[in-house]
Amino acid sequence: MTQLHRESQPRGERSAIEEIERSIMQISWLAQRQFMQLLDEDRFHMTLPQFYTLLHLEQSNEVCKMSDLADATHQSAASLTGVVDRLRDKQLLDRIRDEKDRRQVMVTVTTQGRELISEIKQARREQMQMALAHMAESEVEALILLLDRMLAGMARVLERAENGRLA
Amino acid sequence: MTQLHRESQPRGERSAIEEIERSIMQISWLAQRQFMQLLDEDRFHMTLPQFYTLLHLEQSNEVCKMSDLADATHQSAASLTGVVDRLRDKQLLDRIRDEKDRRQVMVTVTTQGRELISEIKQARREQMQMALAHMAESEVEALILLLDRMLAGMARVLERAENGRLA
DNA sequence: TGATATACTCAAGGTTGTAAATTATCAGCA
DNA sequence: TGCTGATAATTTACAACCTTGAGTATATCA
Repeated sequence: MTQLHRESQPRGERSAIEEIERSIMQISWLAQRQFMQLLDEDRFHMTLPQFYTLLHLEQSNEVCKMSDLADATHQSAASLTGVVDRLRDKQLLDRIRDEKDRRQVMVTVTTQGRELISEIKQARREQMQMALAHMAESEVEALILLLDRMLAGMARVLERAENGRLA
Repeated sequence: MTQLHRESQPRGERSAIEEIERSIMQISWLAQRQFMQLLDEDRFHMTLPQFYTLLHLEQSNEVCKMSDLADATHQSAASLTGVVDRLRDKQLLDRIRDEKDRRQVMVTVTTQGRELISEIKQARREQMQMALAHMAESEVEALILLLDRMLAGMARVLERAENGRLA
């Protein structure tokens, strides 16, 4: 899957985009597979959507509406219901119906959930350290900044697509 | 081969590894969601595993054994059989039984498949261009190099994990 | 009060994932 | 030749997830 054939032409904007495109495709696929392997271990036994859902809850540090959680994790409300069900079965989060507006269901991470997230992050960090072990510290610093810049753009594209779909 | 010092970092509370970890997590998730949306459009109607499987075939430019294809795309042989079935139903690839070793099934992409991959790549490029539109060319150049460096490390981690599993 | 909108849940269908069992083929050897 | 074990691909069984569309409960507005 790692077949690079670079164009011999001087790199203009277009082929730079192509390089990024290729890198992102491979990174997404590899990162996903790598992380799935980790989450699938007996000590965690989670799926990707379950993890990202719980992660957002843990980061938001407060209770969270189902609809907000669906927006934040880019899942449909119907999908999220199933994900939350399974997380609740494992006692990693709690459902609370809002007393003011009883249509809404608030979700909050349990202590158990926080601990699991913390363990997974630690394991993930070790995996990442292995992947970055051959890079200089300055390179890693630069990478962080550039990734953040790219992330901002990607988030915009995604939002635009989802808003467009509703129109 | 600089070992990253987890303890002595001057960037607030977080270490460099933690920042990378957070960025990669978000990028993986966003990129995956973004790409899924694209592939799900009526004109493509593909899934992620289907795309990456077809992409590898198109890049390898030759016929490919099922087992090699499974290795390259990090899918199990059982999963791959189903994926290839669906791609064949759409006439994007062909199955050919090898005459020398009749146990083996060779897979090859059709002209139709090549055309679809090309269209998807074009659409993807447009998405990526929007995501990177706000970055300077020099930033994009730097990002390419650093992503490649990281990819190399990630591929190693993944291989090690999969080999370890077989042992 | 009744109409409409919002938020969530449920059910069905499709894809992917794993593990274990099966089929077909090959290769070595007496 | 016939036996045996290894290999390649598939099949089967089952679970998880996502999506769509329908349905339910609640809130808001006329």
